[in-house]
Amino acid sequence: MSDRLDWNDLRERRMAEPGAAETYEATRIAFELGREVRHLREGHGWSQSQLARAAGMTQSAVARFEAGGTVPTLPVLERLARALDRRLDVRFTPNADAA
Amino acid sequence: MSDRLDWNDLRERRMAEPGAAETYEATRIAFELGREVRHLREGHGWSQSQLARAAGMTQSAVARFEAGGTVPTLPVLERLARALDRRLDVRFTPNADAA
DNA sequence: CCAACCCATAGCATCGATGCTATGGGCTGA
DNA sequence: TCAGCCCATAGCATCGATGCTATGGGTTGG
Repeated sequence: MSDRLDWNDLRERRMAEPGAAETYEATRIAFELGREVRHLREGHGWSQSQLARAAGMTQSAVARFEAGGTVPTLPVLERLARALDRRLDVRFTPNADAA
Repeated sequence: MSDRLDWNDLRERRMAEPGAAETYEATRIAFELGREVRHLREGHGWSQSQLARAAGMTQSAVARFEAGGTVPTLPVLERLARALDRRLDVRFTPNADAA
């Protein structure tokens, strides 16, 4: 697996920035969402292009998102969810204080 | 309650745009998140200014968000969650097809 | 070998969210 | 009445996500 994506660098750098605890979290969430979408997409047996079309975006956008290249916005997540026949769920859950 | 906020117009207009089914959803989510934050904030007995400080933003940003004036980004949601001692939870849930 | 598909990236334009400052109106208590 | 707090909004600068097009390398099947 190519570990040499620029976005990996970008992400790591972003997560290492001082006082970026929250951005860190958001970046991590983005990363995991990307993985999940990729998983779902492959589950559907779709290519990035196909998902892109279904979600009203381009293949490059899908690739960027799956790679965790950017922190996605809610509208984009919503469109992806629809395309993948899911429901986007965003909520504030009680903090289990799992420190 | 003042029903005459500009953002209410904005939001309604946004939700009425053609082919904006997804944006509609995102806008709705934003609206509900805003309400929830307001609820949580009041639960803490905080003013918008106090929450703003705790979340590293300004009172105007909090007001805008609570009013559903914009669709928030994940980093912002993350910061608010932290300030309110919650965990931000974003996921793709199976579609119950609750149509 | 070549065509055809896959995915990863780059570069750039644009749109929209956020940060900021500044008001303004409402309410309350001195 | 006025100071002091609340919240709602406006206006503007900036940053970052998205949309788009174009490659480029990898793989596979003809």
